[in-house]
Amino acid sequence: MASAHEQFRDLAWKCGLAATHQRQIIYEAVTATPGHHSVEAVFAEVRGRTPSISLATVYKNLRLFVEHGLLREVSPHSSMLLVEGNLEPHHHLICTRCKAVQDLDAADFVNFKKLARRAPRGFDLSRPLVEVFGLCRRCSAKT
Amino acid sequence: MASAHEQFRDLAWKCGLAATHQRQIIYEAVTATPGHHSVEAVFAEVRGRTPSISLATVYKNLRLFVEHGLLREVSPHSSMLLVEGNLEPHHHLICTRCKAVQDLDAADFVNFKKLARRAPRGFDLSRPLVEVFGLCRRCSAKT
DNA sequence: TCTTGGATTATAATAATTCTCGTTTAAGAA
DNA sequence: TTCTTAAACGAGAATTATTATAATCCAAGA
Repeated sequence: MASAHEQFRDLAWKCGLAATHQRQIIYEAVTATPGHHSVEAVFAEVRGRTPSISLATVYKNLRLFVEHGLLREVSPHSSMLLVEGNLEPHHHLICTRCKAVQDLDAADFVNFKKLARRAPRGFDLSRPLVEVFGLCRRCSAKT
Repeated sequence: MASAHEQFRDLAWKCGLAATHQRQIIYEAVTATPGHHSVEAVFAEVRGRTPSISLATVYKNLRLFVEHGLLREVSPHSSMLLVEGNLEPHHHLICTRCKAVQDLDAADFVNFKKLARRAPRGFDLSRPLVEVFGLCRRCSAKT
């Protein structure tokens, strides 16, 4: 069984990335525990092991790992405030790359009964908003 | 038939908000055209009618309108970068208020065939990510 | 070992958003 | 209508998250 260290070196090699010590511990900080990790949290954890590490390094490598598919980004949407006046129940289709948003008026692709069963008790889904992420044609063409 | 002006005064009154000129034109800038509006776009439009208006006023009132349900926010998620190491296909349940994220491991509430039919041609849904927004128990209790 | 291009660091810069506070205004009361 | 007052506005400063820059540093192949 390969060590975590060796596993990462292997992954990095497959992506053509140098397997530096910093990347190693950033990757491990995210994958060691399940759930969702903020940059601050990763930075705090990583600094415990390598106090000289820079926040910019954490940012850069998290983005790099996401680009190469080693990590996933939670909610890969535009970081700016967007509003809409359409209050009719409808949903959104968002391009992960260019962040363009399109409306999906028919919600028949979501089974809200099943969804409600999956949600934890007390979670209010009375006015649900569903957003689906993918790559728009233009961005998937570029690759 | 009430004018747009009167309609807004009525809406504002129902929410207990003062119907100021600035609010009027901000609201109209968003609702006059369908689709998704950035703060910059709203500001630019609104400044054409009332050059003295402040960007802070636009921000403040857009947030206010969203809080009161007069407008919807597109992607009401945490504005900070979050990553996860779990690469297994799974989805997210996000609290609109506190931005907490939970995993939804079973995707059986989404009919991907129907979804693909709804999406525009060429939109790449080969690795779909679905995020569902609502209010977690704690936040819906506070109201 | 040596070389070299990519990686890291500290710091500066940027961009989006929010806060502060003095001024103005909406809207109910007189 | 005028008065009163809490709320709203405007200008610019402040804050926060993130990215760019430029000088070292190091991983990895020759």
